[in-house]
Amino acid sequence: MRAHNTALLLQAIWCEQGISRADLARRTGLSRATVSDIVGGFLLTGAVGEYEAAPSSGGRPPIRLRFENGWRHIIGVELGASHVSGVRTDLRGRVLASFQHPQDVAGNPTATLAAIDAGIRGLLAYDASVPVLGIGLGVPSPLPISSQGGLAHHLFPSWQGIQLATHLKLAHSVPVEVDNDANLGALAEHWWGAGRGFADLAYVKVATGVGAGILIRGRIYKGATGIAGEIGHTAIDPDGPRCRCGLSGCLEAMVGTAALLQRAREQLVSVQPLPEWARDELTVQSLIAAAHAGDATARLLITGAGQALGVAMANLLNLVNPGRIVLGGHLTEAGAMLLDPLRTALSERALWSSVEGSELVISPLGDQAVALGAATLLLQAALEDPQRLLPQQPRPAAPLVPFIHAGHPAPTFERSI
Amino acid sequence: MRAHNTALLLQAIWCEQGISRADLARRTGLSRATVSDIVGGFLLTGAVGEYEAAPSSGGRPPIRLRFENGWRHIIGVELGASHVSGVRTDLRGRVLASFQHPQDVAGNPTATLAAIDAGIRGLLAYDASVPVLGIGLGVPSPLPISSQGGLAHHLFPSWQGIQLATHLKLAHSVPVEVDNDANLGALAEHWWGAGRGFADLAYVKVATGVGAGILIRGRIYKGATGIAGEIGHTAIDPDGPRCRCGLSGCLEAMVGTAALLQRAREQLVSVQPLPEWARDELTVQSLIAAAHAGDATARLLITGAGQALGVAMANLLNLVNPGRIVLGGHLTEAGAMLLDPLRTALSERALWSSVEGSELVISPLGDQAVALGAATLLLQAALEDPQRLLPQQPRPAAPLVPFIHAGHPAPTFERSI
DNA sequence: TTTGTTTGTTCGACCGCTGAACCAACATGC
DNA sequence: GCATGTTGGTTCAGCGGTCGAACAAACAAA
Repeated sequence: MRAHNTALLLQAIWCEQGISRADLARRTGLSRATVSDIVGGFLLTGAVGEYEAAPSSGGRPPIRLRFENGWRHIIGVELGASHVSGVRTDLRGRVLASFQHPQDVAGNPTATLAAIDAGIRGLLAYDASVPVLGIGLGVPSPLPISSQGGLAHHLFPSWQGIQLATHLKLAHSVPVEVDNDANLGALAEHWWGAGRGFADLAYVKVATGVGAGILIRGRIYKGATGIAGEIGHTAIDPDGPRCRCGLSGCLEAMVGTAALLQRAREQLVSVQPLPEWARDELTVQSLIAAAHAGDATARLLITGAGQALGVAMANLLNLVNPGRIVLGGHLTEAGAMLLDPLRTALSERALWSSVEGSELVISPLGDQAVALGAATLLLQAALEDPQRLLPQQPRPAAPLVPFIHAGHPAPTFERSI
Repeated sequence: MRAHNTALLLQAIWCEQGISRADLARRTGLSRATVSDIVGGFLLTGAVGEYEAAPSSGGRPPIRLRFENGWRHIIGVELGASHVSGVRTDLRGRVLASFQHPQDVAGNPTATLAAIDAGIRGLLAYDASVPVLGIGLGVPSPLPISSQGGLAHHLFPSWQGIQLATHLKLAHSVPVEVDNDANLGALAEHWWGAGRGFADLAYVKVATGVGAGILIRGRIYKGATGIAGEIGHTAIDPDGPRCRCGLSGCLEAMVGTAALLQRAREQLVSVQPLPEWARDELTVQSLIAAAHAGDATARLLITGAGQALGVAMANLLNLVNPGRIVLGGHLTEAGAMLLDPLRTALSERALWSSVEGSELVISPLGDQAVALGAATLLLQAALEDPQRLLPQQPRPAAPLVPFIHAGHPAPTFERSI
């Protein structure tokens, strides 16, 4: 009960910067006495401070309480297909420091781990005076419950047996949380980006892999076995190219980075002379630049990708009905060239009431979304369980024994407290 | 706090028929004193009774507590496309009485309402000595939040302006809950059928309409605008027949009852002589019977439907990753003839890890699933908020004012208490 | 200066849970 | 039959936590 009210007040202070005790009491339904008591604890720890008084509305001026955003920091790390990056943020998702490092992730686990550790050490050293709440990590792989936190075998064969979370926890002595990159993108957009205010939302990341992160009631939804949101393997064209997952005509095999560049190369074979943009190594960025410059081949590839994405997202809209879909990944830099055919395909394939109730926007967080979401994982946990944030008193071990349904195999009740 | 513990104990007693106070204390983590106190209240109301003592395990024999399943009853009503039906159940989902009545629902709202009211009156009269908790109603229409509980205009134009819930509440003076039929099917399967033990599950109903009900963490998931689970409008064949929703090649336009029978008629035009089963009015049942009897045309239609369903369900698996998919509606009576091509399509179109982690089963509840789920809606509410179940003491009005995010547009926190 | 309003704190009261003690009802061993 | 041990349920004092009321603080308005 005390724990619950403590979390409630901390969240309220976090949300409403500069709220007074009296307003807190009104908003939470608690009495002013209780609010004063609990807030007093916050002031002692330093997590919350007192502003100057706000203007009076006819009586004693209220003392504005301030969540101390810089009281703790958080580290978020993104493991990409070809890079590792990381950020150090304050408790309001503001990036204070960051690193980015190209890296052959799938091929060289040892070097990758070294790069991550070096990056984290750098972020830790950035400001040793502020403790770090923990490290969040986003990985470009589904994380089935059965895999115990390891990367998927078929995508990262050489990573077999490596326990990322355990490694980071031991190496840096702070709490560590790991999740899928698209899930973290969704979380980041919900807290800091285009998803604010939408409890049910989806984030679709189009990069080397194509995946969706689904937020339901403001929380990452993982599904029964932990792999929900695998939009990348929606069947778009049964006669399409073979996908690395073993199926054919998957969305990822048509709009993923590798597939897109492969298609570009195939199309360019018959083009003579080879356009200038295609003489260097092909990248999604160069493809987009060429399309913006008017190159017909590049344009067609991107509008085609938009169409394919639209077909897959129509299913997402119909089935999950998110309040908003946020689109991330480098391909989104194509802008309207991608979005227009996408929206057309959407409106042709999804129920109008679903399309109407939803919005499709491009991620404002860009390529920091995943790392930011990784950090947010720890912020969310800390605000829901202030014990994580406030100075550690030894918690009484919860004596709760989980239900065992000996009799009627009963439905699931959510058990709070 | 007291309310929470009361609900916790009531749920535990409901789940574990015949549990003792001491076991309750161990299972819930509460003290035996508190358990005795709260259980005492249950005994006074009559919601819980005491069995004979159970065999001793060396000490004083425990008194087994029994949830009184027959203490209150619930009424669940299904509004179908061409019928209305209803059940009266006890608090363990056992059907005590039922009615079924053919009815042109879309065409004649007045007669339909009269039929529902008559059916409910019959169920109420079945046993006047046991109070009814309330009435649940399942409707064959999505219920967008914007529609305020009314049926969809484009499916039920003549129902415009009719407030079903309000009507039932006024007519029968009990609490009323309304939800989509597929959602209720999912709920029923979770509590009483093939979905027991699966917190994340989907129920797909193939009838006049085709819809999915999605349960997430044991609760009906409605999406941002209330229409999640619209699997019926997955695009299967862009060149396919036009659907009543305005799109083309929807699943519903290929495997819905009307579409299936229409296709049967088209195929039969070229068959001479007309097979015996096709001479009377076509129904899904007669089609299935013919297929089982070996008729090639009927067989092909059903396997085709299975394939189409498989394609759509592959998306469901990949995106939502339910622990189990339960299949309902009359078409399921085709059994393996439907399931085999469905499973084949699934394995060709869905990620293996998704298929592997999930099971596809046919609804054991059959055509009572929706009405049963409607009743379950009230049972679930009562077990989560025992105030609904126990004799009504005037509840103190909750003084909680909802958060208004005046400052930072913050993420959503779930607020319990 | 007076009056009224709003904020924040203090304090007694009360609600609800807990642990320990106690009684009740059995099994076991002699 | 009796003593002992064990387990179940109840009673009761104690305590953590919240609340309402009273009060002081700090302002605006008249």
